[in-house]
Amino acid sequence: MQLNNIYNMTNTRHDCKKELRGASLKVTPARLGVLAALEQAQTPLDVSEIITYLENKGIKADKVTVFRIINALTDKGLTKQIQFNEGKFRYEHSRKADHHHFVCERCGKIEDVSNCNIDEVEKDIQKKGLLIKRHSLEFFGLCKDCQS
Amino acid sequence: MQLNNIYNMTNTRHDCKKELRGASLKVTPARLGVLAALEQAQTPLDVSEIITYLENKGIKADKVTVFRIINALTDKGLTKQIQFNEGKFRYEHSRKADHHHFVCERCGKIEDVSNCNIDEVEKDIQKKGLLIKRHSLEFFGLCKDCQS
DNA sequence: ATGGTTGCAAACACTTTGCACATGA
DNA sequence: TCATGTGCAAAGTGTTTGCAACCAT
Repeated sequence: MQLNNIYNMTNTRHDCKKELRGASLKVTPARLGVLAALEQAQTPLDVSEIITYLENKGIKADKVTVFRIINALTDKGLTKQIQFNEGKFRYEHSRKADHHHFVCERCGKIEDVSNCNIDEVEKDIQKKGLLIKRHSLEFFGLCKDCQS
Repeated sequence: MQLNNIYNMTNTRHDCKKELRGASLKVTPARLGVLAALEQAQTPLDVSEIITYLENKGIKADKVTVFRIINALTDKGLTKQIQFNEGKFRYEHSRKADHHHFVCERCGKIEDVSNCNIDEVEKDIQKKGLLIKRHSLEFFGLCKDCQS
């Protein structure tokens, strides 16, 4: 398992480098770290969470730098910016963005929700002449632990 | 038509008063104005837009006051707070909240989208033990005018 | 070598808080 | 009258910008 872990890490770092180069962004420790953070996260991260991740990995990066990095990544389409009515942005890797989220209104926990089928709805809307490029769908309520 | 308009306005003011009293909130010009703004708006409004509406109606209200008012209204369930990835909140009257929105990524125009059917999806999710109280669904893309 | 990247300070936008004064019931 | 609502100033978040120093290619 140890070996397996190391292998995965290496793989991830390699992929991240490829992703950055593909977007004509220079490869830097901070960028690799941000990309890895979003790659490994179970839920969308906000900037503070990304910075915490970087710190734990021994990567020092200013908050401003992280903002600039995620903006660049989002511009290039590598990551996606989303909001859960918290008054701040969260980010997730585009490769993970084909699902939706459930947000617990009490504890703030975020859970993934499997891909849903709103293609028909989209088709209906497109008839009005609107060109839909993406949608965001989030559910709010109480998670298992917070219902008691 | 003129008469009809006046009649509607009066009606609206009357309804707003009832709504406020029902929520045990005192009736004040600013509160009536905010409620009327959201009542008559075609799309969800942000705080600046609400203030502009109030100014046009001759109602003077500080930005802070408007924030406090919409927070009170939202706490009481009279209004709903939503976000379109703009980095700020928008608000709409709860009575109008049974639909979704299309946001043009180029000109920012917001259009209503008729009620969609995601009840099945919700049922599916509830099976996991999550209690869904509400959801938010927004579509992003290019409106008719911005596709050229 | 050099253009893209970063850190730091400062600015900005949106939202909240504290407190004295004003107002609705 | 008296709890509640409001205005103003100030502070709190989250995010962006300017500029000099730094570093990846």
